[in-house]
Amino acid sequence: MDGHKIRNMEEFAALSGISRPTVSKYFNDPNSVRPSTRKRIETALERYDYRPNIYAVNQNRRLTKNIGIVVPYLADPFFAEIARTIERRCLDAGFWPILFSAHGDQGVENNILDSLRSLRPAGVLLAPLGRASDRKAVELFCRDVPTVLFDSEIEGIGEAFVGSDNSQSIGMIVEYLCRTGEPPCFFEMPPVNPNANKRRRAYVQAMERLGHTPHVIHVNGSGWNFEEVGHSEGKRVIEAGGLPSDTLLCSNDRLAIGLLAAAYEKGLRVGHGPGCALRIAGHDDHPFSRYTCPPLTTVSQNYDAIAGHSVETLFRLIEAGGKAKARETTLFEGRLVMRLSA
Amino acid sequence: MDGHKIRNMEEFAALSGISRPTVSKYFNDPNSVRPSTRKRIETALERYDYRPNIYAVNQNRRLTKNIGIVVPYLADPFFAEIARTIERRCLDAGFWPILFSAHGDQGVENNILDSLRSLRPAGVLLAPLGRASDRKAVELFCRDVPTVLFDSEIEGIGEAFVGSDNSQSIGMIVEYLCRTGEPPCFFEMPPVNPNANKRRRAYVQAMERLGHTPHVIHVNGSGWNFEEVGHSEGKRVIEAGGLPSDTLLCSNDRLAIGLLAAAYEKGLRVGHGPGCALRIAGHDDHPFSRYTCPPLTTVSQNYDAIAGHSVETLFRLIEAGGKAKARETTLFEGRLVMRLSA
DNA sequence: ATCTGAATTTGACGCGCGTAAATAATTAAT
DNA sequence: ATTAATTATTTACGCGCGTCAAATTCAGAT
Repeated sequence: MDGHKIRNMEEFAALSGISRPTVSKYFNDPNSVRPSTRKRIETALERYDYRPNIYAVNQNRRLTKNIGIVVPYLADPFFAEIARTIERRCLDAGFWPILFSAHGDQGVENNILDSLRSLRPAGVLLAPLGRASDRKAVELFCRDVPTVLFDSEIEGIGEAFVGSDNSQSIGMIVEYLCRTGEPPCFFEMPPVNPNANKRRRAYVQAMERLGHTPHVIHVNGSGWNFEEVGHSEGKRVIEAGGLPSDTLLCSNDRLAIGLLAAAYEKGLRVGHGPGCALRIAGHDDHPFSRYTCPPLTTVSQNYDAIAGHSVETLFRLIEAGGKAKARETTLFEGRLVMRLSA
Repeated sequence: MDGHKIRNMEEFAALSGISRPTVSKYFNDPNSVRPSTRKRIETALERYDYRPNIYAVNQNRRLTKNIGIVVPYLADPFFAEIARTIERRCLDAGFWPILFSAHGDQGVENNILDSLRSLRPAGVLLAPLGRASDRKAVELFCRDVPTVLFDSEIEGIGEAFVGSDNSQSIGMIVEYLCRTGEPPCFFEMPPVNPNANKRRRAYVQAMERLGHTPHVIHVNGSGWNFEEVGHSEGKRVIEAGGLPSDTLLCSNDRLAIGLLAAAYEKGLRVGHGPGCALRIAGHDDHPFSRYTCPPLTTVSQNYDAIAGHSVETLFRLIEAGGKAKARETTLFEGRLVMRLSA
């Protein structure tokens, strides 16, 4: 590394003995220049430590190398995990991932879309808030920017959707619970997104298929504080007495975590062993659910597959010019994770 | 909103009947133009929906309005929470927060610093990895970019540090534990950052001050999977038998969560009531620790204060031109959160 | 040595905006 | 109405790079 800083590409090109347009071409695609000149540029690169000015680059490129990642709630480790995986893959493919969280708020989500628009990203991976989303705003956004939706579906919006097969996963755990004890009742999550309703319906269908009467416990409470909802509503339900079943299937793990706390507080022993008053199961295989007491029986979502397939779909979309021939929906199956809670 | 899109500031200025330089001035500071012209611009803004091209703006400004936020591990809800608070405050102050997570990896952290450098941010709020940080790289970075460190201290680096007063908080909970039962032994976290060592030392000092013999339980394991470390090491320690005390103070809540799982698995009842074999306490007041079974007694870090003061310090720093007269360190006290686990 | 297609160089223009200096218009106070 | 101070406009240049057309050089094969 030499002493003085390089100011611009002009200067770097001069120092490496190559013309600026060729250097520019190199940075757009190192393979587009002759191997010998590529070597010379890379040698100079080591000595002078130069990087093109991103702002100038992005101003002049029709499309940037940015990829927007939008999640509804980053304080949920599920989204933190999935965002991490997506980031990694974008970087590996030579893109610049930019992460946003709507923090459960429609206004914030809309602002993010606005910001994103002016960033002119090559594409966007969007896990929308769901019910709280401004459908019109999201739709307009998707018209301008190549977007793949994931986790939470909004019918007809975006070029593709990647998520998990709630019908399969809920069906599977319902069947498991029925085989191993009392048929479960369903502890619903606040209907923040379509997954809430899909899971409820999947539960009802599975129960009816198996010849049992479904019981859905509706919860009061909204927003993304699922643990709190699970806890307060769990206490309410337990205190009220008369649960239709000793087995509770929760719409997601965070709800189950809150419910476990409520059961503990009420002195109800949870588990599938003898002496247990309650079985509790969740959905998602949240990063912390293996450390609950007792560890949570749940269905794991295929994080890697969802993240990976979302990204690949977006890359294909970008290469195809931003418009897909048809909107494709991909659902990944869940995997039963048997632990001690049910 | 009129039909056709505005291409640039020139066009927008023409349509609103104002000269471009004045419009430019407006966007830099709406109050820097006469109220009457401001009105005219804002009226036009409603009709035409124009936004300056960020890339062009950032290329020409000496300093951008970007603020980098770097955390070591975003899948930890503690950092997700604090990042959220910081983001909000930056936006309110008219800045563009850009969030990065090092995902516990030195290479990633270094790449982030590199990217950040070329983003020419007005300032950076950095919670470094700690021990895993490339000290030299961070130091060089801080020389070029106004940076406030938070959460994890690196002596002498950055223009300021904001964190929690481990000595106070650990001292307080040690004293509480001693007053209410057996003096605790200390379940150490993997020494990923200085907080690990500071907390251990604070524990030892507090115990000696109170006339007790400190016992530190060293853990094997590294990285940021604290729950896993707490769980596996907890099982190991319990199986080995001969714990020096029935009270365990964990270096942080995530470790305690893992330890709670281990105790549960081993059939040890945790809590401060009768019939309990173990008391477990944590540190941080992790968002989930009120939902553990039993709920975790811990020390809450003052998230808001740490986030708020970090941001304010950075803003002052930016206004002062990026260099502080002296490096100031601010530590916030923790608050004892008594729950059922100890 | 000659040819050919590909790679490179040269020169020039454009992107959208910040900013500075000089000039003109507006405001407020005398 | 006159003056001084503030605010706008005009004009012009610069930022760092993408990209295009034309001219040139290159590598490899004949």
